[in-house]
Parts: sequence; C-alpha cells; structure tokens
Amino acid sequence: MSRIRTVLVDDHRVVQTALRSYLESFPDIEVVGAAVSGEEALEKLEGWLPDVVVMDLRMPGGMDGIEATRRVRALSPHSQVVVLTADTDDARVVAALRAGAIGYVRKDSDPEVFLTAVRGAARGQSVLDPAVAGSVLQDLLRGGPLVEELSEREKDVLRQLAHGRTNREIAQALHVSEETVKTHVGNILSKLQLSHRTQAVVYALKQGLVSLEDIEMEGRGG
Amino acid sequence: MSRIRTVLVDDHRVVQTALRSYLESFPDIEVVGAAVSGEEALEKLEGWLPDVVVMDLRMPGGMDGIEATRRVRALSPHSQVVVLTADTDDARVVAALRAGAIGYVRKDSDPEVFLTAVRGAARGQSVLDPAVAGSVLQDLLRGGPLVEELSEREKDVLRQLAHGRTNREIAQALHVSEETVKTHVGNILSKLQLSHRTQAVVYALKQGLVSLEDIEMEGRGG
DNA sequence: CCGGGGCTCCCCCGTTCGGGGGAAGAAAAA
DNA sequence: TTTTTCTTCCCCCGAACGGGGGAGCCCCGG
Repeated sequence: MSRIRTVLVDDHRVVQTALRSYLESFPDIEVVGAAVSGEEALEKLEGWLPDVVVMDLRMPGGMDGIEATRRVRALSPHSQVVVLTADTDDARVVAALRAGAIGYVRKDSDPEVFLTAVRGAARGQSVLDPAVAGSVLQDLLRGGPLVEELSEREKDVLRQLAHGRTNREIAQALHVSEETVKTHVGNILSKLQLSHRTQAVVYALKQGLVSLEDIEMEGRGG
Repeated sequence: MSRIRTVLVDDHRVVQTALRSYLESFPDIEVVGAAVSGEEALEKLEGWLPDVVVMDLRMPGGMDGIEATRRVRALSPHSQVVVLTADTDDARVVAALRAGAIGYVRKDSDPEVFLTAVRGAARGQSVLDPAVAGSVLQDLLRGGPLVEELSEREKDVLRQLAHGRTNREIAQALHVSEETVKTHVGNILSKLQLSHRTQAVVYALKQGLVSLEDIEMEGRGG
C-alpha cells in the first residue's frame, strides 16, 4: 500500500516545518507539499495530488481556511481536508465542515488524535476531535453561521464597525449617507440577532470576517 | 560540546510534538522536556535544567507566557527564554521581552530564524525576529502598553465591555450603579485615548485582556 | 410581467453613550 | 501626618445609537 500523500497549509512556517518533520517520522505518511496560504495551496494542488490536506483555519490574506477548504474540495474531490487549528470557536469549525472538511483536530489535542484524523481522512473516514464534537454537532443542528446571510454591503459595514468607527465615519469611508449606514447596521443587528454594535464586532472577529491583526487602532497616540 | 538542552512550553500539543520532532532532527539540539502550561513548566524546570525554554505566549489557565517567562528567569537564570508565538501584536512581545525573554520568533517566520534564535539563546545572544524587531523597538521607546495603567476595577469593566454589554448590564454584573460604570468607562476611554467602547473592545482583545474564545455571544438565538 | 432582494435615502422617537462637573469614603503612598 | 489613588455615586447635556415606518432604484428569477 502506498503512503498517504499529505499537504500542509499553514501560514506559520515554523509550525508547518515542524509538522512536516513529525508526520514524515511515520513510514505510512508522506508530505508532498506545503503552502502558507490558501491561494498558494490551490495553485499547486493539481501538481501535488494529495490524499489529505491539513488545513489551518486562521490565515492572513484574502482567503481563509474555510474558503480554501471549499475550493480544494471543488478542485480536487479526491483530496480530503483535515482542519488543524488553534480555534476553539465552534462557529468556524462548523463552517469548515460545511465547506467540505472531513476531519477536525484542535492544535491542543493529543498528537495521536491528529494522526488518527490524517489516516482516517485518507480512507474517507471522518475524525472529529472529541473535545468539541458534541457542541459542534449541536451547532450544525441549530443552523449555520449567520454571517453568510449578510449581504456584501453589510459585511463592508460590519468590517467598518470592527474598527470602532461611528456611523458617520463609516458613511464617509463607504461614500454613502449616514442614514444608509444606519439602515445597514440595523439590518446587521437584526440578521445576527444582536442588539449592540459592540456585539457585532465580537461576532465579526469570531467569524473571522476581520482579523484582530488587521485592525489598526485609531484615535490614540501611537 | 554538549547538546543544547531545550524545553518546549506550548499548550498546543500537536504543535509541541511536531516541534520536538523538528528540533531533534538537528544533532546539536536535545529536547529534555515539554509542558502545556506555565505552571507545569515551572514545576519541572529544576529537574530539566534547560539551556533554552521555547515559550508560547498565548496559553490558557491562570498564567500566560509572559508571567511564565518572568518566573522561569527568576527560578533558573541560566535558562534563556525564546518566545515563539503566533502573536503579531507588538504590545505582548514587548511585555515578554521586559519579562526577561532573550529571543522572539513568530510562528510564521522562516524556520531558520527559529533555529538561529534557539542556538543564539543557548549562547546568551538575543535573536529578535527581524519582521517585527523594528516596530517592537519603537514600542519599547514610546512606553509600555496602556492597559497596565488601568486599575483592576477598570479592567473588570473592560472585560464586560468586550462581551458587548451595556452600562446597565455591566452595573448589574458587577453589583454597582450604572453611574459608577459610566465613570469607569469614561476613565478607560480616557486612559486608552479612545473615543468609543467598540474601540475599547478591540483594544482589550489585542492586549489579550480577554480572549475571543472566552466570549459567549449573548442576545442571539443559540 | 411582476415579485423579491439589495442598496440608497428620509422621517420620527426613545434609549444609550460620552464628557463635563462634583463629592465622599477607604486605602495606599509620600 | 498629608496626599494621592481607587472606588463609588450623583447631576446635566449633547451626540450617537437602535427601531419603526416609508420610498425610489436596480437587477435577477420566476
């Protein structure tokens, strides 16, 4: 039986290299490629022909791990995606599974779980980290992430909200009237079933719509 | 010359195991121990007698990597601490260096940088990730993180803010009047030189005062 | 063709925020 | 000791916010 062709997608190159070293210490696993972004992974995917793609959810740049998972599955249905992430947030895990991931392992899990997930994925078996499988399934049952219900414009406004801007500032940034922004904010809160913009910001961050690192603090010296 | 005695402190056990595999592939490095928390590392430190402690900043539990670094240095001055973290936020890096770390490497750096930092630390040399060394130095010059200027009570309020609560809700949670909360919020914004509570929330998250994972979304159907 | 959704803008209204001021007690620092 | 800081609470006021309504425009799908 041939070795499991594995690809690593993680923007943390130190971690990526370490994972490669770890996985290759097992004779049944072969690391045939690695990428630091979803874009890079997709470019090279057809050249690698992997059985398993180990995907980090949290990545900088335009494409996050969820979107990357979706496209990997579309481009190469044979390749199974195992999500390996530090994320403890159920919402994003659920989104990843919806996007076509077959396995999910947290970085703080026992390494044996990770190995099992990779080997399982190669056989088409789903291995979910037991630490969160329960709550994730609950999430799946009770409906998907509400962000996806947001229109593009509403996501724009939500991103602006996450920068701590007022309606007026958002109006200027997006070149619309303050009234329009009010409408969007109202619709966002309504769709997300929240009541304050502060909650919307936390929600945006949890969903990965914006990254904390992307936010330059305004209005302070420094 | 004997091998560099190294200890890994990272709550991500998958990553920790992978790093061990990676480091041990080099003949001059020996991994003599590993811990998933600052507490565990300190307990076993004197048994390990490491030359280098590789420390992740972001860890759950009572002690974070910064406090752990401080105590490692106090308990075993021979052991040099290299911070290895996904954190892209300067503030916490500066805090870690203040706490006595000699090296700092981001997880998305070139693995070579990490190796250099470990080997340098063993010789007492400081290796700072060039990707951020500049901005970190600026931070050091312009003074420490503003959070430290906040009183305990103000941090309590800031944590509440991060949950998207209104002044009234915070008042109930902390068992004080709404007026008191208003005072605290005002002082927080003033001290942090911000103008909206939403910005304060982002600030709290960036500083690690609260973790995104700690925040249970309220006010939505779930 | 007509309906629905998205984007834009406007009105009104009550609530929440943020900033200004002051004040009292307790605890810690000078 | 005096002084400062922290914590608590109160006042007033203007600005910002959230919810409700309506309206016109465009585009896509039935």
